[in-house]
Formats: sequence, C-alpha cells, structure tokens
Amino acid sequence: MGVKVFEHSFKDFSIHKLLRSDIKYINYEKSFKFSFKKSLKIKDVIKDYYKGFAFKGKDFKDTGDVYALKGVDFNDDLSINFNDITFLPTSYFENKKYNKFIVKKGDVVVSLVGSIGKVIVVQEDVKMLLNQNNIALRIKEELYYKEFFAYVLKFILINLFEKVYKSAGYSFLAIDDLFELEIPDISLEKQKKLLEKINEANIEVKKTEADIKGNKEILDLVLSEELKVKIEDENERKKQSYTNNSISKLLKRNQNLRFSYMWSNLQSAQKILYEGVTHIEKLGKYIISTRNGWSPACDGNPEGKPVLGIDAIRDNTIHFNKLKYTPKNKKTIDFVQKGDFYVSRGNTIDLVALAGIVNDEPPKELIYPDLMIKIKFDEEYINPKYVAYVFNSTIGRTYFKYASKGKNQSMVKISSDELYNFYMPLPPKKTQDAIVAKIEIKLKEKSEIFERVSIKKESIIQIINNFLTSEKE
DNA sequence: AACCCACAGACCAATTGATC
DNA sequence: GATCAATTGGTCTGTGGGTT
Repeated sequence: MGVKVFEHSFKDFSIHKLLRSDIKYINYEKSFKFSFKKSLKIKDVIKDYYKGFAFKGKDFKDTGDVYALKGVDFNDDLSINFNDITFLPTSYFENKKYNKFIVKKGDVVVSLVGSIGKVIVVQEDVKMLLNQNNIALRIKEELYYKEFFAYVLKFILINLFEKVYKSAGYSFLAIDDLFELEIPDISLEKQKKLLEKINEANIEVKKTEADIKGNKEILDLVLSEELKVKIEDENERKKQSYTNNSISKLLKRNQNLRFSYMWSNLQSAQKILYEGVTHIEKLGKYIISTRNGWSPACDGNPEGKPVLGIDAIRDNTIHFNKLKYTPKNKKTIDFVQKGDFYVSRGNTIDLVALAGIVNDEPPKELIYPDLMIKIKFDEEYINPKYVAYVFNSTIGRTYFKYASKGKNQSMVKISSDELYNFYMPLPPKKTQDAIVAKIEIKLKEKSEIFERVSIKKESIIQIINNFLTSEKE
C-alpha cells in the first residue's frame, strides 16, 4: 500500500482565471463588462506590442533630444504633453539594447500603473523611448483605425477602472487582462464615419482650448496693464538664481538665516514688481479684523452643520459643492455669510493664502475651517474683490511664497501678521472698481469658452458610449 | 500662533521572482 | 545572466487635524 503523490507547482494554476478571487473583478466580468454582438479581443487586433524599459532615475535629464515617454506625459485627448517631458541620453537611441523600446509614429500607448485609462496615439516622428509600466500596441490596420481603437479602449478601460481598480488597492493593469478585453468587431467603413464625427468635435475642442487662459494669467494681464506692475520681469527674475547656495545648505536649522534669505528674496522680488508703481500701501492699514475658522471633527451625516474644506477656495470664489458635516456645537460660531472674504492659512508655498469671496448665498449655518482666515476690510477704501484678485495674482503669490512660515515646504502657514504686513498696490477705490470690472469681463469670457469645450468633450464620450451601447448584445 | 505629523492619491523607479 | 511582468517602496502634492 502506498500513498499517491502528485506534485504541482502553485504557479501552474495560480494565474488561472477560475482561481481569481478578487470579487470586484468577478463582478466586473459578470455585470459590467461590455459584451458585443460580434467582438474581437484586444490581442486579436494587435499585430505587435512592446513594453517599456526600466530606465534608471539618474538616466533622465531635463534637456536632450531623445524623449522618455512616461505615463505622466499622457494628455487626455490621446496626445502627448511635451511641455514637462524628460529626456534620455542621445547615445541610448543608438544603443542596440534599447532598440525594442523605440516609440514609433502610430503606436498606441497604454499606461499600466496609476489611474488606469490613460491612452495616447503617437502622432510625432521624433526620437523617443518608452519607459517601464507602459505598453505600446501596434494595431492591425485591416481591423481597426488606431485612433478609433484608442478612443474605444480608453472608454472601456475607464469603465474597468471605475468598477475594479478605483480604491481597490491594486494599481496595475495586468497585460493578460488587457489582452482579454473585448471590443466590437465592426467594419472600417463604420469606424471611419464615427471617427470623422469625433475628429470634428476634436478640432473645435483644440481650437477653442488654445484660447483658454488660466485664471491667474488673466489676473496678471489686467493688473500689469492697469497698475504697471512688472509681472513679466518678476517671472524672468524667478528663473535666475542670485546665490549659488541652495537654501538647504544655508538653513541647517538656522531660522534667522533662513528668514533673512527669504526676506532678501522678497525684497528683490517686490523691488522689481513695484518699480514705478504708485499707491503701494500696507494692507494692514485697511484691515478691520481677521478671524481664524474652526475645524470640528466631521462625519458624513448631512444632518449636522455643513463645514467647508480648504479646497473650497477656487477661482477667486468660495464653492459650496464639496461640504463636510459636523454634529458638534460651540457657543459662538462665526458662520459664513455672503460677501465674506476668506484666505487659506496653510498649503504648499505656491497655494498658500489663496483668496476667495462668497459670491452666492451660502447654505445655512455654514462653518469655515481652521485653515481659513476671514478678513473684514474697511470698504470705504477697499473693494474686497480687488484684494482677492491681487492675492491670487503673481503679486500675491510672490509675496506669500516668501513670507510664509513652516519648516515643511509642503505645508507652510501664514498668520494675520503676514496679512497685515503685505505691501501691495492699493489705488483709490474707484480705480479698484474699474479693475475688478475689467477682470470680471475677462473671466466671464473664459468660463463661457470653457463651458463650450467641456460640452464638446462630453459629446466625444457620448459618441463612443452610444456606439458601444448599440453594439451590445 | 507655530509647528508637526498622518493620510491619501497619483505616479515614478527600484526590486523581485519567474522564466528564457 | 538577461529579460520580462508585476510588485512594492518612495516621492511629491494636497489636506486635515493634533500638539506645544
């Protein structure tokens, strides 16, 4: 009598689909996965693919002629963002070892880590190598137009991401999963028609998008025109450094030295900004009061009192669309009122002291958080909107960048001191009103263009959605 | 008021572990 | 050993909240 022994390596079956135990994925397969009348698997549509290479961190340079393609450079309209892209040494492009990773025009590249659903189609004929955790697909042209393929895949991946990956703890799109995804099998003719519709919308998006200026740009533009503030010169100065010592070398826990370094930076910045500008005054002269907010512990129960988050300060206003709620109470609470002026007390150095005004009627008993300061101005001399625009322009950004305090650059703070001591252009109120009016016209124009673009973008998604729905079983 | 720290999202980049 | 897919730790940013 003996014992029968079977030897199996766990790896033989560990990747078998039936063993897959993450419930979200199984749910996806059962309920959310698109299945079509006639379908193709991704693996059937591609004639070739390659994965990126694990280049070393020290290989990446800020300048050069060989682009390194990373997921962070993927725009959401299938194009590559070449603005902040990094480079690899020229020699790498000639090196046989990296031959396989050369990105060619027409490749469809899919990012495998991070937020799933980032896809681009390479339109450029440039020297470029693919970084790790991305996969490039070459499409069988007799089956699919690559742009159309990219749009469809992107849509399906985003659906997959929503249902499976989001907050699930895993962040990698397995190649097997990718290759098993199904897309409709339809004629090139039909694809062409849909693609034409998409491209039509896209041309308009691109055309109008080019005209969109950032809010800060608009503020800078009007303020430098009206006040003769030298914002251009300050941007130029920022690029040059006038000391060879890095701040980290200088400080070594020497607060005084650090402050004097910051102070001298601020001095030279404001010297340039304000050269020849009249009406530079200390803001403190016109501040009646400042008051910090209160951050009670919150839960999700909307029975309680609503509380603002720090991200409520956006685009020069206070938004109420993302509220928290607290069941707590306190004897005296300073609630938010229409017309209030708030400034954020802490954030990164670029975002600290953003200002916003309550333009709309706020929800009842709305609490503002500890990280916001409410400022009351002497409105005989001050138009609060004007002050908010200056805070959020390069003028304010420059001042608060150097005036803010805190060791950790990712969370600097300001206090009322910094608000009181802000020297800024404060022309007579009538001039302030005129500037505000001018800025508001420009901001309104911008938001109208923005609205048009997002409707167009939405229509592209709709085209794909309608198409996939119509091909469903 | 000033400072400090935990956390979460997003993605990068080094490492691992299996296979070629 | 080289290569590949996938994992894991790290960094950066933004935020909330606690402690001194």
